[in-house]
Amino acid sequence: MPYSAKHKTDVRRRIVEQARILFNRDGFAAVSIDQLMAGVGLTRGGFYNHFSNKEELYAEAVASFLNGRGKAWREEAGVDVENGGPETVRAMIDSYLSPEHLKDVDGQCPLIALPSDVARGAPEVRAAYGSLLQAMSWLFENNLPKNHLPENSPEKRREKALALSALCVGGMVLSRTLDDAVLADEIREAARNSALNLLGAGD
Amino acid sequence: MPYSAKHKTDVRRRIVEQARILFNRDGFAAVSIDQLMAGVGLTRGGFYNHFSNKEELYAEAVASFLNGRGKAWREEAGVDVENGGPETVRAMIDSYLSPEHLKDVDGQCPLIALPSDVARGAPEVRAAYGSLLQAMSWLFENNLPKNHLPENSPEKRREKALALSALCVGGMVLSRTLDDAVLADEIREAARNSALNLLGAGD
DNA sequence: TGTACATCAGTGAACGCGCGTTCACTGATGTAC
DNA sequence: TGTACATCAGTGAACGCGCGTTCACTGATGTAC
Repeated sequence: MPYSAKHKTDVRRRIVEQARILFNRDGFAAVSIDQLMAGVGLTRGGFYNHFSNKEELYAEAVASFLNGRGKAWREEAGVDVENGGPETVRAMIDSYLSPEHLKDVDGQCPLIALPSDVARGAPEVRAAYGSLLQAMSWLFENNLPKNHLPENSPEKRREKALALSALCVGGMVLSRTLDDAVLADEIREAARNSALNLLGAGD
Repeated sequence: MPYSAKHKTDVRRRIVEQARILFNRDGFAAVSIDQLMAGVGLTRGGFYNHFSNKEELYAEAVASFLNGRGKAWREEAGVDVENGGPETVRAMIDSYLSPEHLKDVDGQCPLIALPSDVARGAPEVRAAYGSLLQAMSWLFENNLPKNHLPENSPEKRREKALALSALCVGGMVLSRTLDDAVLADEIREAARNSALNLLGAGD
């Protein structure tokens, strides 16, 4: 068998990685197969040895964030996914709504870069986007303070987790879209402070 | 002078109106000049009697929301823009994060429908998007409770106004992108409750 | 009131372009002997 | 160890398509007389 199985897997992974970066930067439609494959050091025709069409890659690129770039990013930020408690949530918010994340266009969370793109995409991409959001929300929900105060009931924790997700993504989406860098940073910071306050409210 | 000045103004307005609807529905790139002009009852070539290119229309369509569809919508919702006080903010949040707004794809606020589209658009569109956001945030800021409690200082009011904007837009953006209608509605409702709580916190 | 005219909004064929995808071909690689 | 071979990842020209934009033309309309 020519070319090891590993070779094919590796190339496929590099295509997905490059796609995640380019889609984050320019959106799905604006990235051409030519440009994508050139970024991997290959030519256009080879793409179809790995994917049956561009939409299939889109779903995979979005899904790849959680255990790829996103994982590395959580580790840097000291976000302990399992059983971390409120400090984990705090670290997550702090780092998601950080100036560094705002600057990192290529490496950012796809929830921020692609919502309107995805909303009009194929069901597969939408499913991938949904899974990413659920993972984020689950991380919040599972690590919020658990005690017998009424504001920490399971229902309230879930509501808080979803609101925190909306605040994290919404703050970054608006911040990214604005031309005015000062206002952009003000929004990011306001969202961060409010999210941290909301988190602290149930201690 | 053939055709009254009013005729031209009217046609232009109809194009902008149709564009706002179609961009909300399908995004900027996916709407063709053909489709747009057909929606107004005209043919493609005529477009360039009114606009010099498609990007110019984009900026105008986004900007048109504030005093067009958005104004009608604020009036229905009982949002008094000037000097309304906290009740105005409450009405705004309640209506922005309502199931009706979520269902109204065509008439929705462009801040929700187009963030990733706009972020990669021409400076003119980005400026229009920024103005819309500033108008929203200003409405919040100007009508939040004013008293001498430290949590109602001008700085805190501004921060709260920006966070409320992020929560409103973020909640709707995520809700719109999700396939799972139950989860979508849960997020919308969580964002609404949290925004209303945040508003009430300084009474 | 009626008519000739000038204007310019609207028409639709045509152009150029870039894209996603296909396909016949090439050549690098692992295997069999 | 060396060599012939089979496989299939990679190549790049070509295709078909839809788009934004242009442009020579048409015809509806307000005005001048």
